[in-house]
Amino acid sequence: MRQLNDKTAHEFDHRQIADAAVATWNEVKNAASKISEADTKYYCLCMLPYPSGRLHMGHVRNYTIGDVITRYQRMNGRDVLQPMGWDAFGLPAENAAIKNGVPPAKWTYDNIDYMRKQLKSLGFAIDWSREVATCDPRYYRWNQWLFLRMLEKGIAYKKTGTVNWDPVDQTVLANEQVIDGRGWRTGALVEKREIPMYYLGITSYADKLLKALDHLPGWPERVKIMQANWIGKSEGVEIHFPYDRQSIGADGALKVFTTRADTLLGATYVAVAAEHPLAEAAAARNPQLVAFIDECKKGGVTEAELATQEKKGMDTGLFVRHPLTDEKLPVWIANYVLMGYGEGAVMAVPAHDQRDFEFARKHGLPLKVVVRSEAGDVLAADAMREALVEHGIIVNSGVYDGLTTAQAIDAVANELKKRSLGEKRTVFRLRDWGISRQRYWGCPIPIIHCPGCGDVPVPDRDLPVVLPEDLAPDGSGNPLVKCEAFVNCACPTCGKPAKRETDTMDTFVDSSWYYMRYACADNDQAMVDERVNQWLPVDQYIGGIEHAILHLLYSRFWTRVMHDLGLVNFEEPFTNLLTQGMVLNHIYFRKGKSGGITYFSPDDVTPVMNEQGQITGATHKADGQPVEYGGMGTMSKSKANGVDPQALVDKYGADTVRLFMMFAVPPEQSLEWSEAGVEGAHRFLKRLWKAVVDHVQSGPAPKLDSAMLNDAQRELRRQVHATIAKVSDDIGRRYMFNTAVAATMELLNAITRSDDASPQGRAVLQEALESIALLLTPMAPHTCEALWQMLGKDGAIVNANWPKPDPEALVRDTIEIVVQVNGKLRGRVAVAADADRKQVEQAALAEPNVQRFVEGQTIRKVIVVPGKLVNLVV
RNA sequence: GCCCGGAUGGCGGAACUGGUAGACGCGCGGGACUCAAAAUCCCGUUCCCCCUAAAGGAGUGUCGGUUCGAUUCCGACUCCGGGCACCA
Repeated sequence: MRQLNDKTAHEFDHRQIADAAVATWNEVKNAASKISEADTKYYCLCMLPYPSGRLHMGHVRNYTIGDVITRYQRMNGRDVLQPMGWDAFGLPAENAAIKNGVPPAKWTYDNIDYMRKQLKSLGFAIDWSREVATCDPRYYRWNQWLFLRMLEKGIAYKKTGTVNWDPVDQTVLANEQVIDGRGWRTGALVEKREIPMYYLGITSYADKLLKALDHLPGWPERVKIMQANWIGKSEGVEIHFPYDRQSIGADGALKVFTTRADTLLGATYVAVAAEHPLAEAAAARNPQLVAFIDECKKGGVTEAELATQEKKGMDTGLFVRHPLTDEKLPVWIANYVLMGYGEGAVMAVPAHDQRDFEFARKHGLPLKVVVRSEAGDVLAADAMREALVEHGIIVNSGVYDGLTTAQAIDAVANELKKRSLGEKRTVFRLRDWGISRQRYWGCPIPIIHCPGCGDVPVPDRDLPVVLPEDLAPDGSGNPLVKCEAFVNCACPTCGKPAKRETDTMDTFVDSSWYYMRYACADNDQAMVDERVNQWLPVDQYIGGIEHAILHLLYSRFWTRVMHDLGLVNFEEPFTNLLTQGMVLNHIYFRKGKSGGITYFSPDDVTPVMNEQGQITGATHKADGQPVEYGGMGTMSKSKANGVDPQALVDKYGADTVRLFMMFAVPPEQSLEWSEAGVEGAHRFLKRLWKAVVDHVQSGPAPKLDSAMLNDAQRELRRQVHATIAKVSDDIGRRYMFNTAVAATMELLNAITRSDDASPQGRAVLQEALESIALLLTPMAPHTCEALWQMLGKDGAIVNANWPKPDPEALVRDTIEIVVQVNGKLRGRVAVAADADRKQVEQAALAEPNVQRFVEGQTIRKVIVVPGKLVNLVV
């Protein structure tokens, strides 16, 4: 054990305390993870950071939560694995390269080195021997290897997909790089473009991924609801509208999917996406349609943009036939119909679908009412102000009249099936996972394009396909395309010259299985080995709520694929999930003339407020010119609103920063960043330090004899053990670290108030101080290590056993009961802890203030909540 | 636009299963110590009424409901945050 020097023993010097603690932990190897018996393993995992440059407060929050749980579980006897790694591929490294000309690899590795140092300075018990960086070929070769397995199984496949195209930079843009429909650097109007891409068939796992949510009791309800809605299972009917041969000039049928087949007789037109084959066929004969289709291709591809854009449409002049009535229905092109969803076509029922209603009114298309609400009359189509969307009774539909919505769906589906013009189908909102990225800084997709053999998978023996690390992107396209040493290769099948695929993988691939690799990071022969089945599934996963859907769903999918390939023996990767709320800060920005956006740090602007004290804008400190206010948002490098914790760590020490973070707010809530309160956390540690110094100055405390205690000593001891019970529950079950800290603060307040120098008084105090040190070790491990030593204890506190409350110490003789009259608080009475209902009732009625309110009234009812309150209803 | 959350004193938050609203901390006010300041310690601190206290009244984003009793449950709404498939 490293001893503190004399000066430190009196003053709270966070640097010396930290140095001594770290030396002690290195001696006892506190962070090392080893497997002993299977039932004591505990895998505590935090989402790995993107190495953006410096830690921000969101990281500190995330990793402190993980470390608190890790240290708590260790003190409870578990063999804990807490690893760390780097989500090291991605767009910011390319942006930094464009800005500074530094290759993404160097920028990334420098950031990792700096951030690793920062994490170490915060005192997290991380097993660094397992560190993984996803940009390391020893890691990403296994992305490539599994991708090839998925190709073999047909889970990975190639098809076209839509991307944002910047016509000026001649490059594909990420959704984040499209602002108000324009490229962020060029300001050019972005276009949609169809290109070939590789996809992973997550939709074939949709049902399993949905059903398994019911067997994840350790996941937050809100995350499970979001995932279920995202997967979006819906039962409906696929309906075929035969082509009208006269106008289309070909046989065939237009397929649509609908959940409201009961309204089929109300369909008055059909709408197809701009990219639909029927649209293209019609455009071949009509230049106006060509122009309209081009118009539809403007703008970005996000669902939010598509859902809020102005609804536009144009008649193709083509017709299809109604499958039941053979009526001619016009085919329209509509920009709200998406090629990527379902069949890229919808049947339109303006009377019973709000979007169709608005579209029909705008373009003068007819309405047919075919449903009435159960209580109401049949509405007149001309008088309708909005669509009647709810289920009801079918009307104006011949043989289906009088049926309910549910009955009519069945009847229509049966009839369509009889005519071979459709049938019931289950569809999912979930789409297959497109993983191709036209970017440099990512994992190369292991495919070779041969003029003779086509797309040839890279043989396993040639893995990894190594990404050259010395390229620097310039903003126009992927530099890999121009890197001949990378592109040119021999076809593995025929040996003739061929070209490598230059697309790289989505970075969500990297983060879909990194947590398995920690268990076997040293294995260079296989993706995973038996150690993965020993450590996994992860017992506790901790990360931001922003990952509730994509990352967590992809990881669940990837795990199932590996399970089905026989690589792992579990199907779900994360048993318990804690979704941390975001750390928010103000966002300030300026829009450039061409549409680009520049963000400014809140430190560099002076906010302008209105009379209500709300921020409406700001001026830049350097140039005095106005800056726009963008509200509160997640701390991130790209929005320039991250706060580097380093200054606080330097000033107050890691323990103060950790303690403050845990005390400020419960983990699931979002946190609007403010430094107010850091001083308070620091003051608390100093007060605790002083209490221990004062106590040990009078020499060792005598042995505690609980039979010898007076009332005050018994009461303090009761509070000590009540605090142990509360903190254990708050950390171990509730994950309410803020109230755990508050409870130790209350205990310290009680200790400071009691001034008992008697032998048993000092014995109680010794027990109290030892307990506080143990209870605070997960949050403030450095300080508690020193306190432990000062209190004369052997060994490292981080390896000590978590305290258990003594049931005898918790016993109370009397309790306070609250008395209400008509639900309003009118008094309190003390009763014996074992008093029965009648005694409690009598004590309540005897209370003078209660009598004032009861006098002259009849008591109609008496409600007694044992141990809590009495309510007299008069 | 759609899906998921949230809103409690001057501020961060507590109240765990429908039972004392405001624990704990910050800030602020007053006092002690000091030549003085910092640090530290003590007292007070939801609002209204009131010299003060006791007692009382109001009060958990807004409006309405269920209940002996609602921050907690139900309905409608407002604002804020997260996600929307190429930010990670």
